Amino acid sequence: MKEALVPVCAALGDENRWSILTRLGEAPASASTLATTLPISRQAIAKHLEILQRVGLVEPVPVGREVRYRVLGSEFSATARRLEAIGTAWERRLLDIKVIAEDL
Amino acid sequence: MKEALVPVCAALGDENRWSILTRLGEAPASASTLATTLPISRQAIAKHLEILQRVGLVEPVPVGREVRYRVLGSEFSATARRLEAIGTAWERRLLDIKVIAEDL
DNA sequence: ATGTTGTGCAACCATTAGGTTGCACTCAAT
DNA sequence: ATTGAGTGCAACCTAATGGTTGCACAACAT
Repeated sequence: MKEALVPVCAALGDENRWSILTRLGEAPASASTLATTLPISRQAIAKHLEILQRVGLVEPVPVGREVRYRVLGSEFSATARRLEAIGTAWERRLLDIKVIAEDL
Repeated sequence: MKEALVPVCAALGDENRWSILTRLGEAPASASTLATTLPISRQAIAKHLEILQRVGLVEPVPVGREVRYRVLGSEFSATARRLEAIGTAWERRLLDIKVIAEDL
């Protein structure tokens, strides 16, 4: 949960990873399964999954000998809240500056 | 406002850009001004500003012959809301699957 | 008129990121 | 016992990214 914000954003900055996340959002799946539909290789997908896992957006769920992954929506919400907080803070600060400037 | 989500996330996936954004969140500033404090060159900063501008996170504010940039908090909020919506949607979907699985 | 400050453009360099192929290993099923 | 599916690891390639320096030009100040 104490995931650094920047790496999470970086992980979300790739189209293929969004394809993977979207698929996982429908239902948990393994790298091999994903590879049957997505236009990139199984190994490429595995790398993406590793990245997504490291930033906490995804979680491995061992099922027998295969490793499925499920998306962690909670981490999305957490990231969203942080962005929201930062955005509104800056917005407010810049408004304050405007007010001060007009007072001069 | 109709900014693509993925490029915005990609833009937010770099530490130096966050340094810039943080500085701009305190007060609008030009590339040259930023360069006096940040550890990278003016040109590097200019490139980052161009990226941030293209995804709508930042806006140029011409002041005389210099070009200051202000951060657009609203775009942060917009991005945050989108992530939130997606995250909760997936969360809910996976819960449904769990319920169905348990029913079997 | 001249120097200085802020920008913009271009070439160039090094590193990383995304992708691929190939091989080895394990576990299930026939 | 052997085949096949699912995984992991490693080497390798290419393109994009982040950074730099150098130069040219406009605008303000001296």
